[in-house]
Amino acid sequence: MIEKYLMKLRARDEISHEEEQALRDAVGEVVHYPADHTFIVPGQRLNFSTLLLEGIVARYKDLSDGQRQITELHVAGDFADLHSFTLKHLDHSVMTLTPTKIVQVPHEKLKGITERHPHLARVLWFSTNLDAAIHREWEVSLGRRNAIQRTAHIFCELQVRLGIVGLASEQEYALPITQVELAECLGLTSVHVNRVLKDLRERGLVEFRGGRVTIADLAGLRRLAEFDPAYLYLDRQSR
Amino acid sequence: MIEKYLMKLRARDEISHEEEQALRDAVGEVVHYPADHTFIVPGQRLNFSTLLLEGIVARYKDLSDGQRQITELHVAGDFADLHSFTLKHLDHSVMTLTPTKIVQVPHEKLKGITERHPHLARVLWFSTNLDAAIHREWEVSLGRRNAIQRTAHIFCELQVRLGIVGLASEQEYALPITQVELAECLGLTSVHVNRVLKDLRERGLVEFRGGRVTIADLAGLRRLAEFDPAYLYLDRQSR
DNA sequence: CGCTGCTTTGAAGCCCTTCAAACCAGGTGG
DNA sequence: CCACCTGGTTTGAAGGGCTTCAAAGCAGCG
Repeated sequence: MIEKYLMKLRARDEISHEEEQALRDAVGEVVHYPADHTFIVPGQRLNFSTLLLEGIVARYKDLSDGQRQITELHVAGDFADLHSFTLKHLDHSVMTLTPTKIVQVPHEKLKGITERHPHLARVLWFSTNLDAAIHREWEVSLGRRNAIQRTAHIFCELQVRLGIVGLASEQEYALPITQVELAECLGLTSVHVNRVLKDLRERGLVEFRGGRVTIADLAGLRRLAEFDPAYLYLDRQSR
Repeated sequence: MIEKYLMKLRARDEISHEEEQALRDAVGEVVHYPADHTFIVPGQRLNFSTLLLEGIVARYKDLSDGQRQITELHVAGDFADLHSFTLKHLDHSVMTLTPTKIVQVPHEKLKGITERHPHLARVLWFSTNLDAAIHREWEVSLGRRNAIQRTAHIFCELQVRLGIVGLASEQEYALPITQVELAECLGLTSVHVNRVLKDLRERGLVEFRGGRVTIADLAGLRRLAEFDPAYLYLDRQSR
């Protein structure tokens, strides 16, 4: 059930059988959410965190004029809101972009892990710091990269992140979100994203169509985006 | 010595005397850095974290064409790189913007805290999650706010953050950084930042001059920026 | 007193937005 | 079975916010 999460952790550190068992003991039962379902709103008191088994989830913030910024995308094997364990309530919303399968992990259980499994606690801490690293890279994209680089960059990031959990090859992966949602990640209008996608397609780099990303030239795409996966911390370390 | 850090923590949770002592035991001796000094570069193996006692520090990423994006500013009482404890090396650089006084906290000591002081460990974990919340708010600024709102927003944020450690009033605070550095935070050119600052001054909201921020109309500034300090998690909670 | 780093201002141009409308595929109901 | 609706995609035209390029102004300092 939490296999993908373990894949993700084990790409970065060694997880003992005892720790694995502690994690398995921590998860509740499987819950299904439909697409376009906001399941966490800002300020809501939270006493569990949400581990994604299947589907795509977005963290986002709304502005008063109806604009929206997605601050991170989550895929299978990610905690969508592990940070709520220490924050207690969130400063942003969390919604599904596709039909989604999750398990809830009570904060009581996480607290127990911090008391009895300090190494595992550090690994969980690490995974929230990894989210922050992704935030930083998105800040760079939003602040300094132009539209086409920004778009290329997110396709590169998701190729790696989905690859870790076996959901992407070097040629393609499923990304069943709309151009509007992509625009909300990229700080662009959906109109412009549409034009950029056309450009990327005509350059023979990548195609985004029918909820799939088809990569014609991964090296070229990475070169255009100046993509360096270092911020995803794929090196195995003892945390 | 670590008074400002304790102020910051105690604005968010209760810290026992024993925990305070554990923190005091963890810090090394005081080190002084000059301004414009990069003291952490990406990939560098780190075995201590840096707690800021005085000065302004920036986390930033460089792009190949010489552009730079600052992803977060740090002030007295902040850890500039507590996340390096679990990450082991960083995906970004860290530099001083002003002359700076710091103490180093060995990761060995932090590890001991995770083993012997689980609550304090959760508080430290919280403070890295707070950094991530700041990253998210900057993503919103960079992605969706226009130049004047973005600029107003950062002035509001720093007023609150410096206020927590007693370094800002509602009317003013020291911010001895250049317009170029401000532009690197805001994802703008320094030329445009200069024009925006003029606009803010002429609107009677805020003045940035000689390394000081003078706030003429805090309410108006916050209204313009649509500033909501919820993302700074100033509510006291048991973590 | 001239250098240096930073700020300020002007003019021109471009990247992306805004506004508007057409297109297209899939699902529903008459 | 087709007409209709709906959500999403695509394209065009015009405009604006910010950048780029260039140069002058200004304060602090050796």
